[in-house]
Amino acid sequence: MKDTEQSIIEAAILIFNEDLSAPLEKVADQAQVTRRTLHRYFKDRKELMDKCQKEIRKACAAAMANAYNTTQNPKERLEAMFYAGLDCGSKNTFLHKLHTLHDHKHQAANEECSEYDHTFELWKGNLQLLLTTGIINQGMTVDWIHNFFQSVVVVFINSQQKGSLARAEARQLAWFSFSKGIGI
Amino acid sequence: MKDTEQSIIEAAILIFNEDLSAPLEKVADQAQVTRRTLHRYFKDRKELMDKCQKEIRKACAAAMANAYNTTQNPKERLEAMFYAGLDCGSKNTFLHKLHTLHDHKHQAANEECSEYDHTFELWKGNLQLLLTTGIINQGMTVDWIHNFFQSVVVVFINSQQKGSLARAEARQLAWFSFSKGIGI
DNA sequence: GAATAATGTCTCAAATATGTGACATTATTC
DNA sequence: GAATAATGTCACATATTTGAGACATTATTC
Repeated sequence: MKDTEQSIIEAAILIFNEDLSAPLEKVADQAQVTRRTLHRYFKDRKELMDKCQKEIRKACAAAMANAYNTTQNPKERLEAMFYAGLDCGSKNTFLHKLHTLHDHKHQAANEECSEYDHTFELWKGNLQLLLTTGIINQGMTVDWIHNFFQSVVVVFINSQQKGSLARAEARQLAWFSFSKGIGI
Repeated sequence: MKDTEQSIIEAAILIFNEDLSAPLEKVADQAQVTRRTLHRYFKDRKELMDKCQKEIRKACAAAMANAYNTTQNPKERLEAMFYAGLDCGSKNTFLHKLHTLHDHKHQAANEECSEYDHTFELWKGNLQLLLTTGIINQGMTVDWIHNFFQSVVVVFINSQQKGSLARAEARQLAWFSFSKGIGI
């Protein structure tokens, strides 16, 4: 039995990632349910949005933690976590987008923001380690690398949507562009 | 005397780039005019959107052509055009976004699409040359590089919006990430 | 297969977004 | 500073989006 609530959330992440103010009907269509059903699961737009964020954090944090634990070596960790991030796809990029919006003021005080920071804590921590030990090019900053990472995920997603590149090939290309792009 | 029409277009590009279905009031606010004034210049949402696309094509195509003509050397051209693209900022990324939307079917027959292709004709042509002569890593494709380019522009824009990185520094970082990322 | 749960259909009221007319106010030009 | 152009304010009609009730239809469970 498929979980309707979950499939609506997945649909919403996909739609909102492209069009933040998209009408809920688009989300319902994407999830192949009626708008009425959507409203049975989510009181209103805000609640749906919140659930999306929670889902993303859960999925990304779990994938990252899992990748983190596959090895002790910081360089290998980087690669494992990179691929984990790729596999999270638009789940990954959506939250990031919300937190880089023009009018968004990022502040650790805000609970949303601190949870966002926490989601990528392990990832950023490992980056910091690679930076201070000089394995990653010195001119880089953690912020730049993190944004760059998110961008490469977008490139990957686009290539998959267009279907012009096989998944495995695209993953390799993505890792190449990312790792070389940060000076490894 | 400032050109109201132009400043509304600039505002719209900024807003729509972040939120495609944003209410026109947001655009008006960003342009520091009332919604009423916006409607005096643009019949409706569609007309505004069309003008945005026209403006982008004009600006990007001009910047690209200009950079193209600074040198004959393909590698130097790549760098010049890259920086030109950076300087076009969100003008650059907005059109690209429209043409990579989930439901967008890209087709040369469509006038919009062919004009889009044309905007980056010189850029893509030069890329192709670098690929066939083996200067750029063989595994790459023109599409991947173009998407990657657009992504790096986004990273650059984000860094500038946050103000955490000086413009000149960010430009250097961007070129490093891009050039290394495509295997130069 | 009866009972229960989930979803769809149709309807409607409220909220929000859109586009325009009428006129006041402010800039600009000569 | 009078004439003109541009913009703002307010009001309004229309269109779209949103959220929920009532009930029919379809799945699921026991």
